Amino acid sequence: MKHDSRLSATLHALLHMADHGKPMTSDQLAMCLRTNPVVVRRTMAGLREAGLVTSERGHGGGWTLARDLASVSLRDIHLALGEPVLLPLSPATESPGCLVEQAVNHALDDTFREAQALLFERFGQIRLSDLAADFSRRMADHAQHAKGNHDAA
Amino acid sequence: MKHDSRLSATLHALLHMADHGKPMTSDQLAMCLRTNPVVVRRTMAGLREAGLVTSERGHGGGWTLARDLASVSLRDIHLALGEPVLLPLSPATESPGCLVEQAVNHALDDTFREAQALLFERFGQIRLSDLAADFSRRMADHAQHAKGNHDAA
DNA sequence: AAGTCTCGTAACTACAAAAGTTACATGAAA
DNA sequence: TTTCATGTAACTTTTGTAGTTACGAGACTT
Repeated sequence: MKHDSRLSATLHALLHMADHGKPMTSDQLAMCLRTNPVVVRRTMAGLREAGLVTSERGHGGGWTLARDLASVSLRDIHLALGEPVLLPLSPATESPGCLVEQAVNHALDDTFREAQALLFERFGQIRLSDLAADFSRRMADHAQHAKGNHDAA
Repeated sequence: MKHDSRLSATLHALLHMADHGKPMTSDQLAMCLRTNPVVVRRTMAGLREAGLVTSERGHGGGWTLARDLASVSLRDIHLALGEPVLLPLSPATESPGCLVEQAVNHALDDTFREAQALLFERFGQIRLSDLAADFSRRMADHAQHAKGNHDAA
């Protein structure tokens, strides 16, 4: 199956928005994400409906984060995106009459339910503020290394 | 396509083969799986290369399970199928320069690695013999209920 | 009021992967 | 030699993400 980068792209966009201070236009976000402004609007539409961001038209308009970074988990975003398929390996028949197939489905369903529960739990634990903090650490490291290199040279 | 039912279909096919005693043709398997014989051959090709099944042409030919049910795990089959994508949610960029994107990728990579490890572990634990045993239980239950209904009527 | 900016959306294309289908070659058994 | 069954190539169908073009609808600026 082809890959789905909407969750990753959305997180990327939201963190940039949080850092920006004022509304970011779809064009600006599209530059950050190396994609198309229409794709940004399309993806953000779900987040707006979920109340995670607001959008304003006209001069000075764009996208603004509507909630505190600490109050939004990856689970919230996954939901707002319409719960894209996490596990594409699904049974051929949902409710088969064949007892062999029932046994197969039962084993796979159990496993996938467990994996999905794990993913949901992790998504629920990770908040945007965690990602922002990790970003800040990376920034500090980056600055440190740049300084070190500069001193050495 | 949204779903990938190859693992489920293959398990279904292998269990029928185990029960059948003699080689099963692609047509017979296609009937069981409600699909096309060419799809069966295509899917089984990987299992043959992995040594899990053998195929014979001509009269009395077909597909035969090459190994003991207890010696084959779902992990073996998943591998033989060419390791289809388990988790389609992937980062937009593999090795991004943007530190925000790095932080995002790090969080998601960790989570998906964990989920994938869980799936691999479960797949490794489940053997064809387990599914066959579950099938037998279902058969017994089924016969019991049929008998009960018959007695009641 | 005119002009410009920006979102909102429809419609279309591009691309990828699974699955279905047709056609035919290859080899084995009756 | 006929029939059966796999092996495979080639094409179509289906479904979903993503990219693109085009244009309408507000909102701010001058």
